[in-house]
Amino acid sequence: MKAVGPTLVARHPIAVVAERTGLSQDVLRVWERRYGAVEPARGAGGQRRYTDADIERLTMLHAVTAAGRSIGQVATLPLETLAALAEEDRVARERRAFPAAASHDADGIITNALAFARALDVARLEEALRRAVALMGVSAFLDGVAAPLLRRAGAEWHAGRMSPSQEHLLSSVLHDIVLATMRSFTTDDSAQRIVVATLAGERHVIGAALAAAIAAMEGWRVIYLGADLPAEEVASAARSAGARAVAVSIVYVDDRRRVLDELRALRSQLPADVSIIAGGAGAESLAADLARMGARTASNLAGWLVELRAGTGADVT
Amino acid sequence: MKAVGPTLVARHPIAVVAERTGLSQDVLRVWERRYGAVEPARGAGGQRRYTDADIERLTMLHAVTAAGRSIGQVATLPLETLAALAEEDRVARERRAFPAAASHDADGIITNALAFARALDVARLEEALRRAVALMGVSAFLDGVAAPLLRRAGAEWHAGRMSPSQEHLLSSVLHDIVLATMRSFTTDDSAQRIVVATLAGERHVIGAALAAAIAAMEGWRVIYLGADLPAEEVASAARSAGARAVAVSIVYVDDRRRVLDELRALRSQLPADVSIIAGGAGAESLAADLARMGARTASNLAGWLVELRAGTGADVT
DNA sequence: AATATTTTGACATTCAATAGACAAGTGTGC
DNA sequence: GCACACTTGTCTATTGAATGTCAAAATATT
Repeated sequence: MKAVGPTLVARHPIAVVAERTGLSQDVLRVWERRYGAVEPARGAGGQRRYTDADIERLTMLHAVTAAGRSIGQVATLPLETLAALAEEDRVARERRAFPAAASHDADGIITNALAFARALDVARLEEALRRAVALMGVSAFLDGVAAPLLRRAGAEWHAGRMSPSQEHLLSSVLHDIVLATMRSFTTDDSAQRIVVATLAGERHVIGAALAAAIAAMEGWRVIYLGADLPAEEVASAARSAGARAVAVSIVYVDDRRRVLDELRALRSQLPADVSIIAGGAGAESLAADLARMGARTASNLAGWLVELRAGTGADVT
Repeated sequence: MKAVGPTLVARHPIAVVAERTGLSQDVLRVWERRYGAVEPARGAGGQRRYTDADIERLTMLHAVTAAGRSIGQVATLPLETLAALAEEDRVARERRAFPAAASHDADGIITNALAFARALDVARLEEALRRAVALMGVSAFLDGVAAPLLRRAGAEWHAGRMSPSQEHLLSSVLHDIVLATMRSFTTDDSAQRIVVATLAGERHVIGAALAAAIAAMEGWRVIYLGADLPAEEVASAARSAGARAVAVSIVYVDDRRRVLDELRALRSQLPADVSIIAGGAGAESLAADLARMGARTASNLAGWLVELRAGTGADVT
């Protein structure tokens, strides 16, 4: 197996640190001299000896300064703050990169999809949705079409303007498309793994599929198990896959205690370093209990994204 | 069990070790004398006799010193620590070669694609680009990645920082992906048709592929013929397909007259209500002549989009 | 005899540290 | 709007340490 991990006493010379951080040796020295960004130990002849923590810190500093912040402002900030800033800048950059999401007509697509579903026209429904994915890109589709479409369909069904069969058809087609999209993201074996499923008693699978697609898009290797699985099954899959996290979607909570028992069973059968992330409408109502047992919750797709990125710590490779 | 195997008592003279490790004999001796890196046994006359373990150790030392660590610091570390360091440095170097490995913004994707192309790593190049298409959507990809990427590659090649083979690899992979994307847009038979090709003498096909993909995205039914076709061929294809328009990409104009002759031939063999749209760098330089013969020009992808929409008259479906 | 290897010391080169200078950029006060 | 100071990355010169290479003489191996 792996060694003990980052040897705490590992002492890296400046050349290695420059290579790893992408900062020039001059910058490393001047950041230390002028701003006290790090304080490496010294070797016998006075050479700097950096620790792994120093490297991590410097990498963060590189990230936030590259994003436009001045080194003088951030040099002495604690590591967590730096990580938060880096994340903030990253999403800002991403937002700037895709301002086009609005240019496509998400509302029109949703309206059309509902109409096709009402007509039980599978072929056209499927084609319209596939086309939308290709046109808009996955993230915009999931965010701007899939999620609202499901909400709309639910509302329509609730109001009696849509039959169960029409609503099921829509979910099932959407599910297939989302999963197919997810599978099209091939990731190499070194990627971190995540298991996505719903626990016993929960048959609404579509939320899990959306979550799986987003995780795949974020570079995770997703093991998608589908719906209605006992906690033991999920835990065993996670263990044998070497997963870093398990995501469960909770939509409908009929019996609060039963659901919580399932979750507790899952927690107890997973290694401590595997995190549990719960999402879906039902998860919100259980948020307090979930937090108490050390599970994280995501109340929507954006929150899910945040949890995904946060959960990996700094050691994403 | 086994008889000889890798003789545990293997005794290699210094010349062999120098050959196998890539270290000079002087270095072998001085590492031993000054840093105690290894302590080979001695033969009757005092010559060093290295074991296989010594060789392995020296190879590791060679690796980590090459990565920037000083021999004095690592010489006496245990073998497993050395292996861990070597591995760390290796992944760090890998990382550095492809800085934006999981990046979601267009710039990062472009940088990465260029790096993959330089490394002639087809698999990763293809995966990165496919992922980008799925992530961003077709139009954002064509506009924000494909076109700038081609420009960058051309510039790099021009500056001698990229070999023809690397540039060709990139074009060819990009071409495949763009075409596959185009084909994934199914259109019904009632859609208007457009023929896309390059004329005889023009072998740069990638511009035509981009144009074809955009047309498909716009709802056209595209008949994509590829590169280097005589005007008669293109015209006959357009006639038999009932195309409303013919798009030709012109990149390189070696003989101005020949190119214009081809275009004139195409014009004369097409029905009057079929428009010709020319795009690409070469088309710009011929813009005046093209206008004179009634062909329209598009100087970039945005312009091409405008022409596509304008050209159909009012009956766009 | 020809070729290898060892030991030792000297030497050259590379690497890293320090301090300071400098240019380009960035804001800031008037 | 403009001069001014400040910020920041880079560059230089110098020093000392670390490291690789070389030469010479002696000994061993083939």
